[in-house]
Amino acid sequence: MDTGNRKVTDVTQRDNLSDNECKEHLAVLSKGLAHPARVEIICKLAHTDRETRCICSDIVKILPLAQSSVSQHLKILKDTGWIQDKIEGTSVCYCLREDIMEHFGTLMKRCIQKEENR
Amino acid sequence: MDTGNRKVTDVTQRDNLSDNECKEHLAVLSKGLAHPARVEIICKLAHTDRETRCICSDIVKILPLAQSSVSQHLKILKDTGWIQDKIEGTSVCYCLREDIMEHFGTLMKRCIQKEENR
DNA sequence: ATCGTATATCGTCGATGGACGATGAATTGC
DNA sequence: GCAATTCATCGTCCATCGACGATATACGAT
Repeated sequence: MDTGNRKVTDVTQRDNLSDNECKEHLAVLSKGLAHPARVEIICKLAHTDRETRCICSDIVKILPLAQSSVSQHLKILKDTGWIQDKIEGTSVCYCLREDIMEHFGTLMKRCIQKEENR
Repeated sequence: MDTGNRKVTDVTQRDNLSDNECKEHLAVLSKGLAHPARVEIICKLAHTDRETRCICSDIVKILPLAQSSVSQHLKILKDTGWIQDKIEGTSVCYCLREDIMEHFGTLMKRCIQKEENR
């Protein structure tokens, strides 16, 4: 049982994961969502299309947290594979990783979906 | 932002949640899944139909953890709304809460589903 | 009553999470 | 060059997690 803090950015959305990799990865993605502030951030990004820039300071505005705290949450979301960033001048533009929602759903299904016929 | 450790057992699967309640609840459920051992437990329970008893010691067997540690993980899963238990003689029988998977999916959709038309 | 089995809880310990303010680093504009 | 802006990182502090062994509790069997 790997309890460590592995970064899975390099694994996210890769196909052909073993059952154990799926479970580990699902745990990591869940950890990313395991704080209301991070849910809020993901929600915000999900409702921002890619043409509309969503920069860090926009996110700071909608959360009752210090800028450094928000930056930490963004780092966790990046490390757990939820988001990616792009530097634009003096700002950093965040967005959801492509297909991450579908990927999460797939992992849920593969790991946990009920199988009535057992 | 409520950072506390609220138990949501009483809220799980209730309808008519506000947006904020949804986000909080999604965070709590995600926290429940945020450990490989707990994903493993949920997986096991998902693959056990309700007629087949799944008692605590069955779960202890499939995890490389001490009995007390497993018991703690089960408590977390219960507190976060994933599972319920039933005492049967000297054993405790665990199973997924009814429709919890669908509930989780619904929360994900309500909180996070991409809306391309914004 | 006593014993054995199954499970939860307690106490401890080290690691991690999450908050903040302060500081550092990169870029823009003057 | 210098100031302002934007963001990340550092250091600190306290709370929580996650592991374990030890112990408590509840029950069934003898």
